[in-house]
Amino acid sequence: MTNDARPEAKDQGKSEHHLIEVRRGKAARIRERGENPFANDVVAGELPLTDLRDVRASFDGVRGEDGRYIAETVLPTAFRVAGRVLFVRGFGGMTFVRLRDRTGELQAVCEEAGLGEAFARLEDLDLGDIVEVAGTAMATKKGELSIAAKSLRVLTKAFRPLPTKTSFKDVEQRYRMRYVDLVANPEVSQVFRARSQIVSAVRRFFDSRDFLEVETPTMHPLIGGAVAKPFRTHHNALDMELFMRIAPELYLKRLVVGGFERVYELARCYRNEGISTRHNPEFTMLEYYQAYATYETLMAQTEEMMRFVDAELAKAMPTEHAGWLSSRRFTFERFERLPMKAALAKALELAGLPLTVTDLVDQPDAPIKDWAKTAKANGRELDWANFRTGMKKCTSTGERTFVAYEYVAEPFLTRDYREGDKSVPVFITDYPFEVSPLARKQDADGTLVDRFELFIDGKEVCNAFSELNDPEDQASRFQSQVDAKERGAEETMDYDHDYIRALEYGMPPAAGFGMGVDRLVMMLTGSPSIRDVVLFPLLRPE
RNA sequence: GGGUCUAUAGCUCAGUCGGUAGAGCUGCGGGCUUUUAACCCGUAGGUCGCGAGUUCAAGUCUCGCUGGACCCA
Repeated sequence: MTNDARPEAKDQGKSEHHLIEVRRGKAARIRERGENPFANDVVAGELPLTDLRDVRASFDGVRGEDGRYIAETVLPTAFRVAGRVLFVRGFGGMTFVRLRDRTGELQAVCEEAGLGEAFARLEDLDLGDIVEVAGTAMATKKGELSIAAKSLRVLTKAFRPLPTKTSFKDVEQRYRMRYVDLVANPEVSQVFRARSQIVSAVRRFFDSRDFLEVETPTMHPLIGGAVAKPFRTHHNALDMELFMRIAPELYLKRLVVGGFERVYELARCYRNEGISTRHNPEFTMLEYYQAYATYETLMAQTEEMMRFVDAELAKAMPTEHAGWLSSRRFTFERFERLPMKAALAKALELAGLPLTVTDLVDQPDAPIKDWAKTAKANGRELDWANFRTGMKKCTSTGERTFVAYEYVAEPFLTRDYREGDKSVPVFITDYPFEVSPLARKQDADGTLVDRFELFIDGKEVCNAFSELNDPEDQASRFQSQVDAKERGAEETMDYDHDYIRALEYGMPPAAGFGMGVDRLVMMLTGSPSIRDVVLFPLLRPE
């Protein structure tokens, strides 16, 4: 081995390591001067620390039409600011240092005249360092508001270089190191600010309607509230198997029994299923329950909520919202409502297919090729193979209607229901009872339940129904879930005896609602993947 | 689980017909007293995801594996 002879050259061969070593060396030099490269004494200064946004705001009055500042009108007011260094641009005897804090950006102008000996120490400054600058306001010849630095020191030395100019694009790296993503890609931090605004607006909407926000268990002894595969865990002291919640539904309805007639929860849920652009193993669901309401009450309320949340987002982030709005392919101006059977019939008609498709598609002699040809001629390509497989698994007419709707109608909702060049959100109503084990049957037609799902831009965002509060009906629905499990069904709910007991005490007539918060954020911010709206999505270990 | 694409410097990317590795940014050294992706000169930085195969010769062609992205289930 010859590398022992030239250890330094070997070190330099590892480029990233080299970059880090250079920065560690600068930190050491800062220490040698008696300063701390990880200082935490900014609060001690005589001048208070000012947010960069507020420095700018102080000079709003003298800003020109073009956004520039005129040197003579910017009074040399003293400020102390802090932030991350976005660039250091040396220009002979002066150096420009651009800072960013959570409120905005501002540059410091450094000259030997202002900084004295400290000017030479700028060589220890790197992109990404957190610094404190004290000085006086000024405007450059190009009209940029700046701080003429009288002092500048490193508060936090960044050992690793941040990506610059060329952005940080590797998708996996961005999710893995979100802290870098948030600094390097400003539009990413805008989406997460929007998420916060959206959640806050949702809370205001329900708080103002006299709903009570609650927190219910995320570790459940039984699988319930939805049809999904759960994560399993174990409680040692009780030696008890537990499931991470797949939905908060059954606990929230227990609270309705207890007299909390209007409750909601922003509930983190966990489902042990695949990962895709629309699925993360943990996600946030809004569920709310309202006594003395029906699914029709909730449909109207959903329209109001969507418009309210979007308007609040526009108020909070007008610039960003305008951008998102302009590329939106859907509108909230009008919502369509239509029963599932009608949606299916219309979709069949538009595809030029007979109504009998629903009955015959999984028969051995079904003329699939002809149907496929006809549908394609009408501009509709159906996933016939999966349609047939799905149908074969069905054990009731209700399930068949649902599967047919899923393959024939749902993929085309954005195309079939439009207002100008935008798609219209569609409420699909009147679901078969077989696919809705917790919903109330319709008084007029017991094969259907009072339920809707809302599709925005073709994606399912909400699911709601008038709640089943008849304990005997509920018991038989639980029983059929248990029977299905015995027949080999993979995803079923457990029989929840305590929930039946709760219903036996009497739950007022009520309606309940669930919404994927992550999906709503995707809609409103035009984000194509759920991983763009979840700060730390689940990834394979490094 | 199926399909398509993809992996080259710390970052963003070139690399033609198979001929032995390139640019910009970052870093380092120097110049420049109002920059805005500053600019100019110099310099450093690579096991071309991993493993086989074909070939005189593979970043490039073939096969397998692994990771990732997107679409479908």
